[in-house]
Amino acid sequence: MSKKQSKTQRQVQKDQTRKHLIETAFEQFAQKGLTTTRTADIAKAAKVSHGTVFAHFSTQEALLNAVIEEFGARVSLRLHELAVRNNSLQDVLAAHLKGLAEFEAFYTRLVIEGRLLPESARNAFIIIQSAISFHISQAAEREMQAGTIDPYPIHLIFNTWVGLIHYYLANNDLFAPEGSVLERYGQELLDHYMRLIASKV
Amino acid sequence: MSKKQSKTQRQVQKDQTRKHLIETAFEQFAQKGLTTTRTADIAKAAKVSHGTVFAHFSTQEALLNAVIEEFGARVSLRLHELAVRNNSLQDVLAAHLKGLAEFEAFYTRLVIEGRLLPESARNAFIIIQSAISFHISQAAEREMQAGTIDPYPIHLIFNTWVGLIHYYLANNDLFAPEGSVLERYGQELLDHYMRLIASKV
DNA sequence: TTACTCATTGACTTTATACTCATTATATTT
DNA sequence: AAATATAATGAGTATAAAGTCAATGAGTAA
Repeated sequence: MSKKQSKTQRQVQKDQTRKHLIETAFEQFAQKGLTTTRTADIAKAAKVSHGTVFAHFSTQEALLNAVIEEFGARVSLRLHELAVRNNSLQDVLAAHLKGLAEFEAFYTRLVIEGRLLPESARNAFIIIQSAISFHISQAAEREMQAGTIDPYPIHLIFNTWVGLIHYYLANNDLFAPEGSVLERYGQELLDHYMRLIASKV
Repeated sequence: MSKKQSKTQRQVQKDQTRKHLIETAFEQFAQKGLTTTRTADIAKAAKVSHGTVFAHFSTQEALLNAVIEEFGARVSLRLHELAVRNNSLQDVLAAHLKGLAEFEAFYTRLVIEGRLLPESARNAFIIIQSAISFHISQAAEREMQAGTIDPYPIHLIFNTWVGLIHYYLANNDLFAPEGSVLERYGQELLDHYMRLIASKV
């Protein structure tokens, strides 16, 4: 019944290869795109045979799902670290930007290609968004209660903000042809948005 | 030297087929997606042979470009009709929504897949955006001068608005699983946005 | 030490789809 | 009316990329 029994060298090796494939795929996806990266590219970059990819993931889609879930776990953890306390909305949004900036390349690919991914992958992305939404909504409600920002429907508060950020990310080739959109425009977008929703009283 | 010489039956026929292909492709793209619609699908829907597609367009990409340009011409014309006069920003944005609504399915595909298209197609899309931007920016500047909306950098005025609209379009499966996002949310988004930028004085 | 298990390999198979081209039928020209 | 040009056809070709599987060899258990 027990699974205890310390891992054999083989199990360790297999787990390692799997992790290595996810990590390599993550980098390749960020670099070349989620739908355009070929399984053979990933195998090559990971320095394993093409067949090994399919020994670990039954299909390309399964690999993509594993990578997105891994990403979701990382980004959620990071956002939680950055935004647990009862911070101001401005602080939470700043944390949002900071958290995304750490994974900007991959996140941008998700924004650009999200709607073209298999449903399972898209669902994983939506769940990540929900986690983000939760933090932002909470902070926004506190401030509306306090009167420091005007009362708006929460979903519009969130969607306007995310729409703005995604628009810049999705057009990163125009806004920041080389380098990071969030580094270049993050602060400006945050200031602008805070000014928009600031209390008019 | 002259090209005058009234068109022969053959030329008429060829022009017709070409137009018919563009029209059919436009519908198919709107329905099935720009990158996922196959040339064979278009041929079938247009009730011509697969070969005919390539008799009129040297490559798939050339057909896509022709369709986007046709779309650009139509939407620009329509926006011009709707927004030429010195209207308020609210009127211009309403015209923007109305113009887009008439082509919502295709426009949404452009938003969703824009970054995955060949450069020439993406450029055509960017040019359309510029035409839109022009109208909106003009109206916004007038109102900022008049003091009816607060002074913001023009590009942020435009990008926040378009980001919001694109966010709803890009997630139309969540916001309006069946039917039109713009019909369902257009007015709400417009009101929300106008309230955000309204003069705080 | 020997028999067995299994992670890895890479050549091969399969599938999808853009694109070609010899042929056909019809319009145009002489 | 005969000769020619060309729009349309659709079976065929080329290519790319996912996925398969028998062979290999190193780790594990007896």
